[in-house]
Amino acid sequence: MGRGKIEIKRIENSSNRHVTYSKRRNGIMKKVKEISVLCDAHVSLVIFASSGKMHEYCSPSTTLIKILEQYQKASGKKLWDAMHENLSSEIDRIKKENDNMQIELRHLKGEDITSLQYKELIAIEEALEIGLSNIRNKQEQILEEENQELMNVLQQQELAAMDGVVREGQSGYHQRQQQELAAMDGVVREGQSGYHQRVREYQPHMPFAFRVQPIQPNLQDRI
Amino acid sequence: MGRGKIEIKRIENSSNRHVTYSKRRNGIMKKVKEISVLCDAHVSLVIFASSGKMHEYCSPSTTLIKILEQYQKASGKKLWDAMHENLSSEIDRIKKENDNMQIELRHLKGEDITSLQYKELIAIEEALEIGLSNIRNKQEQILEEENQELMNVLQQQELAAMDGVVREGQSGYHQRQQQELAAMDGVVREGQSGYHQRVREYQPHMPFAFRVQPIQPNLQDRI
DNA sequence: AGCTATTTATAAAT
DNA sequence: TATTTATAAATAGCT
Repeated sequence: MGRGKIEIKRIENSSNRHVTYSKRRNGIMKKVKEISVLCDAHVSLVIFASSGKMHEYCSPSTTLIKILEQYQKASGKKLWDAMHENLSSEIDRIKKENDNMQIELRHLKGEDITSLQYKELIAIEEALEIGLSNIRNKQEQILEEENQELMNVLQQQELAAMDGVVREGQSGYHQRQQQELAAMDGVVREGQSGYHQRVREYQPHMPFAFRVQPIQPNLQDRI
Repeated sequence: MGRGKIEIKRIENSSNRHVTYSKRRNGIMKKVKEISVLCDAHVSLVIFASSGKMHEYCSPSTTLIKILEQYQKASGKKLWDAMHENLSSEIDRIKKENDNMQIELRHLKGEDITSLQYKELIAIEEALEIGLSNIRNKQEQILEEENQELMNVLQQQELAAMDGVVREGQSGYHQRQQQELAAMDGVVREGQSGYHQRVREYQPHMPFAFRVQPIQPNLQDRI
């Protein structure tokens, strides 16, 4: 493409060679940028003139380093050496582990399950049931502990009142309150399953003391 | 240079993009070879299609490694260190992701939950309930499909029998079986809760068709 | 994967 | 060295 056709062999005339180098290098750079944009390609071009002067291009979405990492994976050639190989294989191993966990997580959350077999679904269901059971037991335990603490606090206040530090009227109030709480605790303990749901539903109707206690100011946030 | 001028921006039509990629990649490869020969240039070109497929060119007089060594000298950038850092940081990133998933997985399975707050437990419980619901819906869907298939098969056999292809006795057997299945299916549809538990217990004794109905599967756990 | 009307790149001239 | 121009080459849109 020019005034005349040229043979593809080294241009002996040095001046011509350099001019052609400049022009063609620019042409290639342009083409390489274009293919990056047009086709989502990742390109790395490094080009040295015979003079030693370097020009490079790298797609905006990536870096030479990334290209080289991809290169190694794609070609299987090790540009760096053994130590690097170690790192690469560790990455692969961990990535695989990651992928497997990702899948398991999704399955437990009921996602990406369209292709699962019935057997697999049963297994997941069992895992979920165990998980749910453990979680609910723990919830129950926490609520019980908090309740116990509340009782202790009230008991202490009661003792203090009996020592005459607190007025008679207030002492009576506390006693009533404590009895009420103890009764409710018993009721709750009777239930076996569905406990939490009920607790959460009943809350709005419960006496104030059951939801809040002086020592645990953040209890109401939990429920 | 073509039947029409094109704008240099991503080609949205996937087929066109791939064709253009091939054509232009070939063009660039050719140009790169030519400049190497014409002008004694040392060129390295690595190009990845968006699909991940790689193509490369390296001037015959050199190697990618040599080009990269020259690159380091010319640019002052340390590729080896950068690559190493890159890999290390990627390992760290993935490992962290791994750890988080590990924890989440354990929590969903109800393990390692002693230190969880009540709020967190509630969140996990909800995730598990959603997962369980999704899983059971899928189970149900599968069973229904299997049931439908069975019915179809039986119906076909029945038709074949009516055509006189099958002996009289066998035809009668199939008819009875089909009626039985249809009846049972109706019975089961009446039920409301406790579906899964019952189904799995009964399974060994029941005809296949009895295992399937489209009802609220997770009701018993919620109550 | 080929064809060709056009656009684009560039060799030679300026 | 940069610009212009005639021509070769690349390629976009079609089959």
